Amino acid sequence: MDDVKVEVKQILTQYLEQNNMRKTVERFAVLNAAYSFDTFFTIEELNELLGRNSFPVSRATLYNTLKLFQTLQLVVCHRLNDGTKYEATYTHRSNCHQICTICGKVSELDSRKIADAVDNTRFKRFRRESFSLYVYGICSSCQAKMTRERNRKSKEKVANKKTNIINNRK
Amino acid sequence: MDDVKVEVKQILTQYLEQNNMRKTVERFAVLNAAYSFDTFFTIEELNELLGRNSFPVSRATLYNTLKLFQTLQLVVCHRLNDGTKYEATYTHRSNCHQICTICGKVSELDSRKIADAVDNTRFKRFRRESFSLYVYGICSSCQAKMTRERNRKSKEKVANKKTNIINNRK
DNA sequence: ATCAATGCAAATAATTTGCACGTCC
DNA sequence: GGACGTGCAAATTATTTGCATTGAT
Repeated sequence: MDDVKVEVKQILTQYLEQNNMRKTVERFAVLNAAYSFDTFFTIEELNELLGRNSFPVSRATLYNTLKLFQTLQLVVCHRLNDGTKYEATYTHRSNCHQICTICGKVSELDSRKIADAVDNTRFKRFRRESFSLYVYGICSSCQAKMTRERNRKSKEKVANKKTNIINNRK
Repeated sequence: MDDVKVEVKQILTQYLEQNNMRKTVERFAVLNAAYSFDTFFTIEELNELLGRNSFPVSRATLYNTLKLFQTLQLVVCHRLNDGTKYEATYTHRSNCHQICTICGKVSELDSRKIADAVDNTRFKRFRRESFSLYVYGICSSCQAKMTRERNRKSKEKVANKKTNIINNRK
């Protein structure tokens, strides 16, 4: 289970050594925390997790460290409509997600077909490096909620009509 | 050329009438301004354009109006790493863009193959409604700049070496 | 005349920056 | 011991909100 954590730790260590940067406890704590989520996480959630594990880190360090991880491609940043989310990338190499526009729920998509299509796309004076696909829609549980809500409202309408008939009789 | 502007104006008019909303000068001024850009624009740029055309609008109204246009699908919002950008969508129905990570330059991509791939993708308990693809990389002019910079630096190195040789002789 | 929509300014949220201090090499 | 990285707090930026005023219907 911690295989991935060990690997990314090695990647970070190697990078820091090669660039004469310091192997601080904070950097490894943040990396470990980031790789404890199995989907998108916010700065807030990351901060909270670090605090819970009794390793609080300043906000500035969080931002600095996440920026470092982004250049190392250990983390990506998604600026969604309901806020900025981060994601550990070393495991899931898919850059394709479905996102519910109601509740914000995110799921990873099988990206092979998309990746092929991107490979077959012509770029205009451009050297491509990565891509990100977001499919927006409504997840099944939000759909169910909406249906229930609609039913409730139409029942209310029927009830109101009946009341009106009764009232009119008076 | 103004065909599109006329069409979107009609769409807005119709929507406002059907929903008993007011046809304010501001709303049409913002719509017209938004459709004067032929690519992404920022709130700042939109505000500036409106000001130049002697129709200044408050920031709150700008945000409100753009939100309205988004629900009307007349405008989309892209939250990129270098800030929030908006885009008039009635003309270009492509949701695929290439984005230079150095200068931020954006170009539209031919989206047919991508759209097909999305159509052939399985979604997990999800009703899809739209999608957005961002291909990140480096545009040719930024590549050229980097090459020039690299050349400059290596020439400097050679020059330094020569100087060192001369200095060592002293 | 009414009430939705605007403008303004203040509030909030998100991120960056400058500087003093601590700690990794 | 020295410089890099961190923490803290202030600064900056982006967006939202509340309220008084204006203007479309």
